[in-house]
Amino acid sequence: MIDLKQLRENPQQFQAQLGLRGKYDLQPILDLDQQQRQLEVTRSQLQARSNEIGKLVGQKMKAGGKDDPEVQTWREEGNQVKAQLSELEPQEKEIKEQLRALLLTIPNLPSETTPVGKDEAENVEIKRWGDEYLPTHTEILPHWEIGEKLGILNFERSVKIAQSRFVTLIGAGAALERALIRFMLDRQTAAGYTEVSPPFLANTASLTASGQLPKFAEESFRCKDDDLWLIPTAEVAINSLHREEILSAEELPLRYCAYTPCFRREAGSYGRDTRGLIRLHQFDKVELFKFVHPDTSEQEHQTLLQDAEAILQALQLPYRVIELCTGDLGFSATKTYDLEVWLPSAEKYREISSCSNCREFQARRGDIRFKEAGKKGTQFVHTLNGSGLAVGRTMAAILENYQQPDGTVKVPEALQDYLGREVL
RNA sequence: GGAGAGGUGGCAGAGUGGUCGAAUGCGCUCGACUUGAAAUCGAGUGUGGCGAAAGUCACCGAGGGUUCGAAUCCCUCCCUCUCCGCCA
Repeated sequence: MIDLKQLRENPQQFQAQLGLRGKYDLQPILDLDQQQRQLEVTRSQLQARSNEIGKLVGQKMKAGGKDDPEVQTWREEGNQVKAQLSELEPQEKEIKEQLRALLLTIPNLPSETTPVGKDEAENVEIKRWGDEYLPTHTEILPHWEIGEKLGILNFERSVKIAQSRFVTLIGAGAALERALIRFMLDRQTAAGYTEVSPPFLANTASLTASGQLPKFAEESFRCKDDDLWLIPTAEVAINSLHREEILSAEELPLRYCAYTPCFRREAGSYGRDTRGLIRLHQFDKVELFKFVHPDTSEQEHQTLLQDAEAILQALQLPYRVIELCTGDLGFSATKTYDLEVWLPSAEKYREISSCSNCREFQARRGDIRFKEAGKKGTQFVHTLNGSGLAVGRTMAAILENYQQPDGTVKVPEALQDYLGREVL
């Protein structure tokens, strides 16, 4: 959530920065804010008088002046004040709710360093890695074909169990996934992240805090009877690990990694990536998440990116790093680097990790603050998240990049001990 | 699912209609004493809104009600804990 107080002070600047992302009108928010504050002044004056009357009556009663005519006068005034309040209070509440509802739909402001652009075509490539590991032969089957040939992926039968866009991993496929999860978690915990295994269902407040709700409700699976949603990413769960808490500055940064499945409805993506592991309703991911002091968040963003890259490097998978432009930024992010892995069958780089700094955006929505010893008041933490990595897409990349001319797939060296074999 | 108990400040725990944002203890901060520390003593110590400030308002799980006045009484909901049942 953007900072209402700052918006009030620099509306033009906010409007301009948001304009880099798309079309957003902040005027209704400013108007409601104005109204709300006017009502608040009047209301609190009335409440002050009401409190005063209460005290006066109390004093008189204690002094034994129960039947004092003054008491009767105060009671009448008290009733009048109450009548006025009962008109104002619902008005103010209504306006506050409208205001919050509007604020929740405004995305984060792009950072000062985010490249300006209108859509993904204007994202900026900042690095390529691993050209020497690009496959040299040209007869590479798409991962779903090789996977089905090897009997380790099954899409057809998954439709029986669930529907399309699900996969069942079989034999070495299932083992490969398990090996990847362990490998990633081992690496990330060694890099200083605390492993957590959170609930895979989260409530509305959690999805709202991370920015998933209210705008993207149609993207998540919902358990309607329970105010619970299947998490679309572990980010939702870990963000709420410290929701409504006041941390102490000394315990920052908090760095977490978590393996979870992720559930997405992929509404509106009909016809895109219909085959394979790229776009499923359920996929596994090892997520990195940090709660940090604002002073360190840029630096922590860089190291988060490196920690995600380290997995691709260890697996010797060619990738590139791009920085998203203002028009392609996710709702909660102020700055985002995507890692894209090479998929030879498509001759394309495909997103395998997205590393974002959300600054105070999620912390404000989730009321996650910290206190510095000796300093007055509290500040919002900065939150950062990134995949380290998406497991399904990593499997796809391995099945393609490690495919050999004889139709087998070599197991990346770093995984051989985890899997207990060298070839699939 | 059945029965019961309970939700108060960082924690523990009082408060059952009146000046209570809330006793007391612990913790924490500062100061005194001490060669240093412990112990002891003194002072301070929640969050948020509005306001330049003084200040003022709100918050005792959430929402509503009674009252001049609610942490305290009434209603609804949520959550936690204990026991029983069921179950991985």
